[in-house]
Amino acid sequence: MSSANQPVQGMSDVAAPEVCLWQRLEQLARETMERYGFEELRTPVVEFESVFTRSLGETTDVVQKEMYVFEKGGRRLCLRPEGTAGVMRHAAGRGAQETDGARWYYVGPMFRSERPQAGRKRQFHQVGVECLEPPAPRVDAEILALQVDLLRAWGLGECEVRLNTRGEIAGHAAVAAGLRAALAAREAELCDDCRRRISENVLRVLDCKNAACQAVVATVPPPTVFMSPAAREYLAQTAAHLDALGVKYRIDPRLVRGLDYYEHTVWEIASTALGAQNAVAGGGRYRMQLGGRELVGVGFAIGLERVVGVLQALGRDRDLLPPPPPLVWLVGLGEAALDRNLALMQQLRAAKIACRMAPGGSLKSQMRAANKAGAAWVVLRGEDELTQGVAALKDMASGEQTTLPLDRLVPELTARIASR
RNA sequence: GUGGAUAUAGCUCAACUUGGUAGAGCACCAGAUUGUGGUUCUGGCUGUUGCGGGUUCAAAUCCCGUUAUCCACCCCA
Repeated sequence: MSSANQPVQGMSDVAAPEVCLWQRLEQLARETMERYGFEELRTPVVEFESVFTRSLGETTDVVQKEMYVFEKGGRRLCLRPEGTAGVMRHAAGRGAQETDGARWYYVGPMFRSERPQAGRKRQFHQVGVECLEPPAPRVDAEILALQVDLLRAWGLGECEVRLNTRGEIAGHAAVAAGLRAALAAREAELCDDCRRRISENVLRVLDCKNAACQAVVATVPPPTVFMSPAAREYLAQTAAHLDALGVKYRIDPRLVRGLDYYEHTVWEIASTALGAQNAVAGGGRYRMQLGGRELVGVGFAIGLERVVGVLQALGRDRDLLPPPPPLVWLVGLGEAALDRNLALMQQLRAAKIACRMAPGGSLKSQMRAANKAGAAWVVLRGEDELTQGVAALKDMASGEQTTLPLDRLVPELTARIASR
């Protein structure tokens, strides 16, 4: 357990059997998102720092203190802290006619240099989508419906969807000013953090966990009051579409999404099965300037570590694990048999049969290895079998053993695998 | 970035308070009459006590530093 053998802080290896769960989650996600007309887009993990500073906002925590930034060849580069900006950078580079109406999804690692904690890693993994269709409540509702659909496909159980609007980006300053004015008179009642937030990030006062702050917030007008009628109407229409689709949600005027590029519809999905970091997924509509283009879209991201955490907390992770493919174990007695088994394995594999063997050892130890690996059948050959051109085939579950000619082995195993 | 807790065999943990040869269960390995796994029985292996320093005749144990993990804050998926 020396530190040289450990991964970097906040980053971890994923080994079997948990990695099988990850594969299954990704497979279900791809199937679901492709059913909604999304195509995969793979963007680099490394981007120019400016891709994020200009879209997420210079003052956001993610940009200010959580990015892995480094310099290479005089360029300021970074590991991507989220998925949307890189996808938009791709879109900006391809021109409007080609990317308008695009539906992309991504799966991959993101990096934020935060203090690790339950449900939070420095390298974490997200699946997300971005939809560049013209803005409409119908689109936002469809995207949120997809996200809920996906969480259901994973068997996540009850999750709470909180929905809100941030209004148009052009109106953000007016909302902030309105809230500041409303909170100024009550500043003395707020916690230290919130007094700081009033000037730095007013919206964050709304979702402070401090009870005293919540008491103040309850008496302050909700942010929607300071938005345009059109913004309120957009939210109402989106909600109506969600009702029609049977998607359950709760409008929460205090819901805040931190990144600057959000406008109009925003939402967050939480599970009660988790600890403090209970947000499993989030999403929203956004607008950003990149590469001389203005990009408008709607998307979501889901934290895979947290999905795994919920499934484990609910004891549902095993339900998603596919049964392992049946394995054949070859046992050989003596050097000659072991050599011949090495060649036989390649014949089995050519017939799409999964197989392994031990490099040597006693019959007992080879059988033990077969059992430990969970082999369904053992193919055993010693000197007798080699001279007679046969092999012993043992069913590990029942213990039954038969001897058959070598050329019958592949058909017999194929038939047994098919009938499992 | 801030605060609290923790670090002992491959795994889960004991021994620490009150310094005196580091232990259990599981796992692993080998046997139980000739070439057969799982259950059982018998035997065996396993550690620079995270790392570095200090105090002491003597440190897993007390002190300092460091690294990592866990939990929470901040923030976010």
